[in-house]
Amino acid sequence: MTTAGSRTRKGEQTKARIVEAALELFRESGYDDTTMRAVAQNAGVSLGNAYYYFKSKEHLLHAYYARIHAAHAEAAAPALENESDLHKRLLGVLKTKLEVIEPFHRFSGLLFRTAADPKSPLNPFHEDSAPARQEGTQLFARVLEGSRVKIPKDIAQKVPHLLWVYSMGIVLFWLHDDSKDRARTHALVEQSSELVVKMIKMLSNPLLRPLRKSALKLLNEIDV
Amino acid sequence: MTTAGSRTRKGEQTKARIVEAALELFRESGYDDTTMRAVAQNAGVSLGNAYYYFKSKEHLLHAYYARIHAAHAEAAAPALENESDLHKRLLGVLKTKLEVIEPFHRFSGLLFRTAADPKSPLNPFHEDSAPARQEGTQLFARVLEGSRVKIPKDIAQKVPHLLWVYSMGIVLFWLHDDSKDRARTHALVEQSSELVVKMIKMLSNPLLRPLRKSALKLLNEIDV
DNA sequence: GTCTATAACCGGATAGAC
DNA sequence: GTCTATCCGGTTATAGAC
Repeated sequence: MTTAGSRTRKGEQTKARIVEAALELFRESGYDDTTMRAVAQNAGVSLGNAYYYFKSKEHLLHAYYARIHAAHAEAAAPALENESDLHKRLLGVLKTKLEVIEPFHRFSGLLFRTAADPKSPLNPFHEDSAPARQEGTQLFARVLEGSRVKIPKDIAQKVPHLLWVYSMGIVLFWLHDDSKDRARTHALVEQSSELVVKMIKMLSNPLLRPLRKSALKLLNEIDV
Repeated sequence: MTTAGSRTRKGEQTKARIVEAALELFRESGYDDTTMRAVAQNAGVSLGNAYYYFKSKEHLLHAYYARIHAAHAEAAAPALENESDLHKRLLGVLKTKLEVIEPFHRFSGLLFRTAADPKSPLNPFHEDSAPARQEGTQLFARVLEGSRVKIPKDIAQKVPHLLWVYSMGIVLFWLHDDSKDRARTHALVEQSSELVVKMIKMLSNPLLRPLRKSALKLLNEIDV
């Protein structure tokens, strides 16, 4: 037990060293220009050893993802405390997201290029990304819970995940945004969040019931 | 002149041979499993020679892309003749799209990898794709025109482009869809198109005016 | 069973001779 | 325009150490 424990601990340390080395190199030179050999050397391990801990180079990017998410979760927390207005809550979360990811924009081409590849483990819809997806969804569940907006029962369960997908759309837009100070994305966030909140509040309106039912049927059929 | 002409002709022939070889191999084994060496051999040229004509493996895909585009424009036309129901028109266009792209599903990894890269000319939102984007938008403008649905003036101009973006979303979903016979995407198309048509028809409803105005403001601010 | 290293493979891409 | 030879880096096979 002690042996197994220390061994495991040692393994974790090695793994951590590799991640650190990778992140540093990514930050310095971007993804493409960072070789696995350099990562291994920087971490003081052999190339094969790096592959023992990480199935592929892309898997190292998950560490990156995880950091961004952790940083975001932390940065977003204040925006969720002592605030019950749904729009402000949502806006707070989205704005902090933009703040957190901004430093990575210059590498976005390299970093996120594969993110849309269905086979890439970086893809947020990929199986390997399930934890990240779930955490993101939970964050938006919190956004909703803290507000006092009522959502029809039939669709309530779907909304957090839909909000997460919406936020992924924002990020996609951001990737393409080269406007000064990312002005277009900020406009998108402000305007679209308002729109989204309006829609959520309308969800209970009887007039929209057929629309809601259609949407629900859609979501169920495509298994989202 | 004759010499230069024949030289050019020879070059074009070689280039064409390489493209044909590539497309055949892509069709057989998919993009990833097709090596440049195999393409070169299949075309009866050396590896280096293949690279003389195509800067990279990805560049070979442009040929493919062009084919898909032309095929859809042609295939969609019949669906728009003698039909005035908006839902049926929209559904027809989307279904033919799925039919046309189906054989290429195995390429999806690469297609989207490049298509999502903000810097890739294959990206549908990229500057270089303006013609394709415009054609797509026009196609959906025709879808609307041929129906007798009335759309509020303020937003009428935006709707065709929004429908095109919507269709890009469908394609994105399709890329990730590994269900049998692409059942999930077909469900998505059928359900979402119904939903979209419902929304379009509701656009004139006074209740939704504030929502419409918000949406309009959003579209103007992000310059879509 | 956990960990680490070395050597090799493979395929995209390039250099330079002809 | 075409080739051969080579580079380069992601990935894998495998042997052995703890």
